[in-house]
Formats: sequence, C-alpha cells, structure tokens
Amino acid sequence: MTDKQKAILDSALKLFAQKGFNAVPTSAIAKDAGVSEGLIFRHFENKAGLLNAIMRIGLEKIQEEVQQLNEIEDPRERVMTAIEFPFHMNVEDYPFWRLLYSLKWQQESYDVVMAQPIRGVLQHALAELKYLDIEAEVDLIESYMDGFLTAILLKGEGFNKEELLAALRRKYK
Amino acid sequence: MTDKQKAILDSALKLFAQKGFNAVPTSAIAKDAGVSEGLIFRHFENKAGLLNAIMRIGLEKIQEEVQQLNEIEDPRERVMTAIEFPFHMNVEDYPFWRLLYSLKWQQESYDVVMAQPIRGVLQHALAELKYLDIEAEVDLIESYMDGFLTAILLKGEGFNKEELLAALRRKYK
DNA sequence: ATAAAAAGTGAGTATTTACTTACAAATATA
DNA sequence: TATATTTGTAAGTAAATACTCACTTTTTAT
Repeated sequence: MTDKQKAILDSALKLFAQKGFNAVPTSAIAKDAGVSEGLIFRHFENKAGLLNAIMRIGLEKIQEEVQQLNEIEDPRERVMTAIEFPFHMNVEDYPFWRLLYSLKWQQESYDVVMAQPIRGVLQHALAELKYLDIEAEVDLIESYMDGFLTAILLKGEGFNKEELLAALRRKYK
Repeated sequence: MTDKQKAILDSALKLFAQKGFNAVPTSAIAKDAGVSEGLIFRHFENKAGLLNAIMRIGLEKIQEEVQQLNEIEDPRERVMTAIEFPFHMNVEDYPFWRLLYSLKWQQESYDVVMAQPIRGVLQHALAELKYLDIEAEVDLIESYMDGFLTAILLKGEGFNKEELLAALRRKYK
C-alpha cells in the first residue's frame, strides 16, 4: 500500500462521511488527496471499488474490537460493555461509522456484515444469563446501541455524551 | 395542487426514500410520475425545491401528531406514548421517515425541525414528574426512539416489531 | 545494470444530469 | 366569447462525472 493509495482512502472516507457517497465526485477525492484522478481507477477499478476497499478495511478493524468483548468472563459485564460500546469508540473511527450509518439507508449489505458479530456476542451472553425471548431482547439492545451511536455521531459540539452515559447507567444500575 | 403535481411529489418521495436524494435523477422522477421532466421545474423551481416541498408537507403532518401527545393528561403515560411512537407510526409514513433519516447524515436542517417539538413534550413531562437532570434523560429517551424507529424502518419483512415492543414494555413495567 | 512491473499523470471521451426555452393545451376570468 | 393565466410538453444545452488511454516515472527483480 503506497502513500498515495493511503491518501486516496483517507480523503475518500472523509468526504464520503461528510457529504455522502453519491455527492462526492472522484475529481474531488483526487484533489483532496493531492493525486491525479486516474490513479483512483488504477488502484480501485471504479468508484464502487473504492467504497468497497474503505468498508473492508473499516469492518475488519471493528470486528477485532468486537472479538475483544468475548474475552470478558462475566456475561452481565459483557453485555453492559457492548451496550456502552458507542461511548468508548475511538474518535478517529467516527468518520467510518458515519459512512456506515449513512449507507444503511440505501444499501443494507455493509450494515448486515457489521451487525452480525455483535448480535452473536449478545445472543451468547443472554443465553448464559438464562434470558427467555433472547431474540427480542437482542433487538432491544441493538436498538439502544444504534440510537446511542447515532446521537454521538450526529449531535456535534454541544453534546455531552458523558451525561447520556450517566443517565443510561442510572437506569441499569 | 394538480394531479400531476401530486404525482411528482409521490414519485419523488418514493424514489428519494429508496435510493437517496442524490442518487435519483429528475428524469427518473418524471418517468415514474408519468410527466414531462420540465414540469418538475415549473412547479418546484429546482431539485432542492422539490425536496423542500416534500419535507414541508411531511413535517407539518408529523407535527400535528406530536401535538396530540400534549392532550394526554398523565405525564407518565404521555412519556410512554411518546417512546412507543415508532411502533404506532402509520405505515404510509414510512417513506417519509426513511427520507428524513437518510438526510440526517448529510443535512441536519430538517432533522432539527422535527426533533424540537418532541423534545419539548418530553422536557415538559419530565419536569412535571420532578425528574432531575432532565436534559440527559431526554437525550436518553430520544436515543431510544431513534433506535426503535431505525429498526422498524430498516429491518424488513422478517422483523417482528410487536416482540420488540413487548420486550420494551417488560423493561419499563 | 537492465528488463519488467507497478505507480502515477494529464488530457481526453461518452454519458448523465439539472435546468432552460419556445411553444401548445387547458383553465380561469372578464 | 375573448383573453389572460396557468399547466404541460419536447427538444434542447452547458456542465459535471465516471472512466479510459497513451505515456512517463519510479520501483522491483534478476
């Protein structure tokens, strides 16, 4: 992976996350990355291929983090850590999440790949805790997480996510 | 408002909700509505004007529904009804909500207009209930609602929202 | 050192897209 | 009925966009 290739991926992720995939022309990506437009197509074949490369890299990184949840012994703590995942996300990953969440509304493909591993963790943990109606409970937790992540990603400057986390913990104490 | 004008609005909402604003050319809208492309510009000036018309109509309709929440006397019930709003949404409004939620990620403007009235209802109700830390609590509830609405809008056929509602009520009984 | 492969460029190109315009049909108004 | 206004159309147009291609530069392998 060359410097320019990395620059293209960085610029594309940044711009896609800001304005949406369809609203960003390849010329703008090339300009932002300081690269000729043709190079994008040399490396990624087409615009969709560029998006694919971005998503593959991002999803791999996130899946590693999900794996780490399984190292938590206590299933109760494992579930709480999962629910609180949006609050402890790395800020440098925000653009990727924004892109993933904006793509959800047009192409489900990527989102499904992302949601599946977390679902597995939750299902397993709730089974250990002898929950009944595991599927509905997992849907509920996934909805919470989705809402939290959305709030954190969209409510900019003025938003205090620590306060929100505190309110959440109060409910689940 | 003529028949063709209505047809344009219907087709545009449908297509924007499915594929996203930027991914839908005005030619496709005209074709779907059975109308000449020029008519779109005669009535709505430009593509952004068409989107504005769609959003204005939709937001007015939704705000009426939010007003109805205020008619509920008991603040506890008022809050629960608000939280459960996503479950009782009219199916015919799904496309509008999909469009609103997809636009969130690129232009915050519309979403803010929508969220403000609901925030007001929640703030007022929680104040009546003598909650401390009202803002954080409202953020929490808004996050829930956002997650539920997203789940209902995105998880198609196989998704049983009644089960999710049941799980939610179990938690808050 | 030399050949082969890969990285990179910049100037195209075909198509799409938002929007215009000149005109016709329908509808309202007097 | 006559006329003014609104609704509608079809054929444009200029700009933007995804992608190609011929070519040069850099890196890798022998």
